[in-house]
Amino acid sequence: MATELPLLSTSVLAADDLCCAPIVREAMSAASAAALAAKFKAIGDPTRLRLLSLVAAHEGAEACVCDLTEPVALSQPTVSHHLKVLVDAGLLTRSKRGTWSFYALVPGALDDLADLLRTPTTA
Amino acid sequence: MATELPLLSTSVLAADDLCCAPIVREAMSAASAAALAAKFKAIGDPTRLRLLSLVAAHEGAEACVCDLTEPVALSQPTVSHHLKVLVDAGLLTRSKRGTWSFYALVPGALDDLADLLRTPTTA
DNA sequence: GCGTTCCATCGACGGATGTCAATGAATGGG
DNA sequence: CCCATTCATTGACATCCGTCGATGGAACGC
Repeated sequence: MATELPLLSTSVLAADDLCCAPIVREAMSAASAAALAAKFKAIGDPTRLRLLSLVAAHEGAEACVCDLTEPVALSQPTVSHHLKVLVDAGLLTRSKRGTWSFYALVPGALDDLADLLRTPTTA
Repeated sequence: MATELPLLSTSVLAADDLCCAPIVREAMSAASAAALAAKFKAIGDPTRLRLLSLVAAHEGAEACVCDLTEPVALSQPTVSHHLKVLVDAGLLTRSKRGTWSFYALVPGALDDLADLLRTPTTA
């Protein structure tokens, strides 16, 4: 066990380990826990949570690095780093257009996470 | 700004900062981002995610430390440490009965987090 | 071509974090 | 009264992580 998972690939959520295993239903396997925790860890940082929010709330539901640096009051390399983490976690997409890199939410990614958090039999 | 928040109190979710601010709706404030990120960071660890799941799936929806040490294959102090993190994050409750400490899910805590993750206008 | 803007990567540094062994407090049984 | 069980806390250690400055590449305008 403890097999290597494609933690950072976007196909993780499509894998059977994560698609249908609400946390509260039954004990998670170590593998699925690692995959899920990687995503929660990505949004477990104030800056990244804010970046996610800024991107989503931005006009056109996308934003470039230069739009985000000033709101979070951090250096450009730091913002780029956080955005990369979010992309690697499968929560953001990056598309280069000209000199700019535009980041946008991966449709459904956050909703998938939300579904896993929800308790089935609303206690 | 950067005012001190009661990050670890259970009343955080009842505060106006967190009760009605889906991440994707508008840009989060630094304060609410910090409060929310603290909770996600708590479940951003494979072991803690697993503990959460084990507690929830356990009979009676509660479990003591001795029930959890063996499944996660970690030392008792480490398990106690992780459980404390989850309690401090407002996700678990601890109730001592005799020699044992029983941990249980805080009702609605995970659902509240799920609601904040969900995108309002399901893109 | 040249300078400018935008951005990713690198290297480094300090602080946070996960883990353990050891210790001690509290409870309950013999 | 003493011992076993359960658990939290402490101290220590290695590693991870967030942040920055510096660097370099890529695209655009003049």
